[in-house]
Amino acid sequence: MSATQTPAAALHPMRIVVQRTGLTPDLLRAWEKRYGVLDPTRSAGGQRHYTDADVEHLVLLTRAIQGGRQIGQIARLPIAELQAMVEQDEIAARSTPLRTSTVATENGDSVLAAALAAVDRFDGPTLESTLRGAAVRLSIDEMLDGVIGPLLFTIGALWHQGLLRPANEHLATSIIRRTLSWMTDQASLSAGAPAIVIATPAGQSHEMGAMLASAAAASNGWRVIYLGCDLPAIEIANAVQRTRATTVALSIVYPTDDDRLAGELRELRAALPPSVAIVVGGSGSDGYSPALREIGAEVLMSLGALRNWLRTTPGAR
Amino acid sequence: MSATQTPAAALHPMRIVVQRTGLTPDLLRAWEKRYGVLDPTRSAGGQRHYTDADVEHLVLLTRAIQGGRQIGQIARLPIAELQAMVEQDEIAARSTPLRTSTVATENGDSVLAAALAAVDRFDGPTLESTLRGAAVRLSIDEMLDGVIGPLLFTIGALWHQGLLRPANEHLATSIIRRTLSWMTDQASLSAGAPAIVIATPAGQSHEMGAMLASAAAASNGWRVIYLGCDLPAIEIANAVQRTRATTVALSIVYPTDDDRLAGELRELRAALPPSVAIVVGGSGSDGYSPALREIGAEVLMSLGALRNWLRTTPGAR
DNA sequence: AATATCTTGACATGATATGGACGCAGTAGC
DNA sequence: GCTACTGCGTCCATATCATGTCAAGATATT
Repeated sequence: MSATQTPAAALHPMRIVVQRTGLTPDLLRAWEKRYGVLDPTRSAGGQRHYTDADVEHLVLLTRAIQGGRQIGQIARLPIAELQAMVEQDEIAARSTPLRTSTVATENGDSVLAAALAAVDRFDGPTLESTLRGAAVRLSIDEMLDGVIGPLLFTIGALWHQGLLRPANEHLATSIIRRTLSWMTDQASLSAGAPAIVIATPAGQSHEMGAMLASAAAASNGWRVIYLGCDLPAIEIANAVQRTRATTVALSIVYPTDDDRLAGELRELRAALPPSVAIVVGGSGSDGYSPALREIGAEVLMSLGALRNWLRTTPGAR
Repeated sequence: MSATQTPAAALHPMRIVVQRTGLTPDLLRAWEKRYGVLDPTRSAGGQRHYTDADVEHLVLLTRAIQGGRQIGQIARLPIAELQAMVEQDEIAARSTPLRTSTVATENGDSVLAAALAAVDRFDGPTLESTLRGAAVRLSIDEMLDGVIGPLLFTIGALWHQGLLRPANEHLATSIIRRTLSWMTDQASLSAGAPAIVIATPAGQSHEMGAMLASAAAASNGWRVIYLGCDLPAIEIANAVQRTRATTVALSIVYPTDDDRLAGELRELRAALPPSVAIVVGGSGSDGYSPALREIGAEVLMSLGALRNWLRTTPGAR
C-alpha cells in the first residue's frame, strides 16, 4: 500500500518464509523455476531473500490453489488480479449449491454447501447440527481446512459485498464459535501436554482466527487456554503465569494500524519470562512487523504454518 | 450472479467446472465430442481450460435439461436463445404445479414402506437415498402428503407405543429434516416472490410441522425464511422486518398449555406491522384459541389448508 | 564444523485425456 | 406385445499431464 519508510525493507531467508506460509522450500523453488513465481533478490552467495509482500503473495496463491486453481495458471497473475480472483472464487465456489444429482458425498464440500445454505436461510439449528455432524465424521484438520475456514472466508466475503445481511453473519458467527469451542473441548489432552495461551490483544475484536488456532492447537495435543478477544497484555501474562503455558498465540486481524498495539506487544514481552514463545498470526499482522520483530515473535500466516510450528516445537521450557 | 466480468484471464481447470456445475468430467467430454458443446482452450499438454462464460453456459444447459430439454437439441444454441428458453421453461413449469407427466407408477406407498423399513433397520443412508430419490420423482406436494407426512405420523405412533427405539426416531428425524430442508432449497424462486417467515414460537420444540410448511410454501413459489424452533417473538419479528416478509407461519404442537405462549403471540402481533399476516398450524393450536383469535391469526389445520391459503393470498402488502 | 540453502534431475501421485463399450429409457416398426 | 433403433449418461483401460516431493552433491552462512 503506502511506500514503506524503512529504506531497507526487511528481507527474510527461506526458513522464515517456510515458517510463515507452511509451504516447503522445495515447493517454493519449484514454483519459481517452473512457473516464475516470485523472483526474490539473492544474497552475494545466491541465497533467496524474500520481502513481506512476497510472503503475502504466497499466501494468496495458496488460497487460490485451495480454491481449485492450478499453480501453472495463476503463477504470473498480477497481485491485484489474484486478489480479486481469490475473492470471487471463494464466493462463486460456494454459492452454487444449486446442483441436484449428488446424493450424499461425505466430503467437506457437501457439508460446506449445506452449511452455507443454512446460513443463507437463517437456519441456525440446521447449521449447528450440520457442523456438529461433520465434526464427528471428519478429522479436526479436515474440519478446519475444509469446512470452517472456507465457511468463514465465504461469509466474510459475502458480507463484504453486501450479499449477506449482518443478521446472517451474526447467526453464523455465534454458531461457529460454539462449534469451535466444542471441538476444542473434544480434543482430549495427555498428561504432559504443553500449554498454550491463545487470545486476541487489546483493541482486536475479531476472535475467529484465535478460535481456529485453538482448535488446531488442541488437535495437535496442546492444552489450550483460550482467553477470548480484546485482552490487555497484563491479563495475558497473568494467564500464562498461572497456567505455566510455554507459548502465547495472538491473532491480529483488524485494525491494522492501532498505535497502542505495538505498546501492548512490548508490554506483553516484558511481562513474560523469556522462555515463553510468542507466535502471531492473522492477516493484520503485517502492519506491525517492526514491533513483532522487536519482541521476537514468530509470524505464521496460515493455519498450516501454525500446525507446523506446533508440531516442531516441543513446548518444553 | 453479478455481471462483473473481470478481464482477469485465469482459466478454470476441469475440477472447478465440475464443482460448480455438478456435471461429471465424462459428461462434459461427451458433450464436447458428440454435440460440440464448448470448445475450451487447451493447455500445452492438452488439458481443458474453461472460462467463466463457459461455466455459465454449462449452468444454463443444465437448467434447460432440468426443464426437460435434450442436450442434442440445445447444444448449439446461442447463449441468448438458450437463456430465453430456460426462462420460458421455468416459468411454464412453475405455473403448472399440477402433476401431469410423471407416471404414477411410483406412488408414495412403496416409498413409504421402503423408508419405514430403513428406519427399522437403522439404515440411514438407505433412508436418505430413498427419500431423495422419491423427492426427485414425485412432486413436492405428493412427497409431503404421501411420504413425509405419513412417515412422521407412523414413526410418532410407533415411538409412542414403544415399538421404536429413541435412536431410530432420532435417526429418522434428522434425515427427514435434512431432506425437507433440501426440498425447500430445490424450489427455485422467482424474483418477486412473496416472503414468509416460518418458525416455532418460544417453548415449542417440535419443528417438523414447521419444516413441512416450509417445503409446501417453497413449492408454491414463496420465498421461505425458516427460522427453526423455539424462537422468541422478538426474533421472529426481527426476521420479518429484515426480510420484508408478508406472512409469518407458526407451528404449535406441544406443549398445548404453555402459559407463556399466549404472551409470546401477543408480543409478536404487537411487534409486527398490521399488514403482516400470521397463520398458525399444528395439532397444538387448539389449546390457544383465545389468544389466536385475539391476534387475528389464521388457523390452518392441515397442509392442504395451508396450500390453499398460500395460493389464494397474493402476499402483496 | 554444523547447518542451511542451492541446483539438478528423478520420481510418485492424483487429475485428465482418449477411444470405446455398456446400459437404460423412450420410440418406432412389425 | 415384441424387437430393434436411437439418444444419452456412465464406465473402463490405458496413456499423459501437472505438480508436489525427494535425493545427491555443491556451496553459503553462522
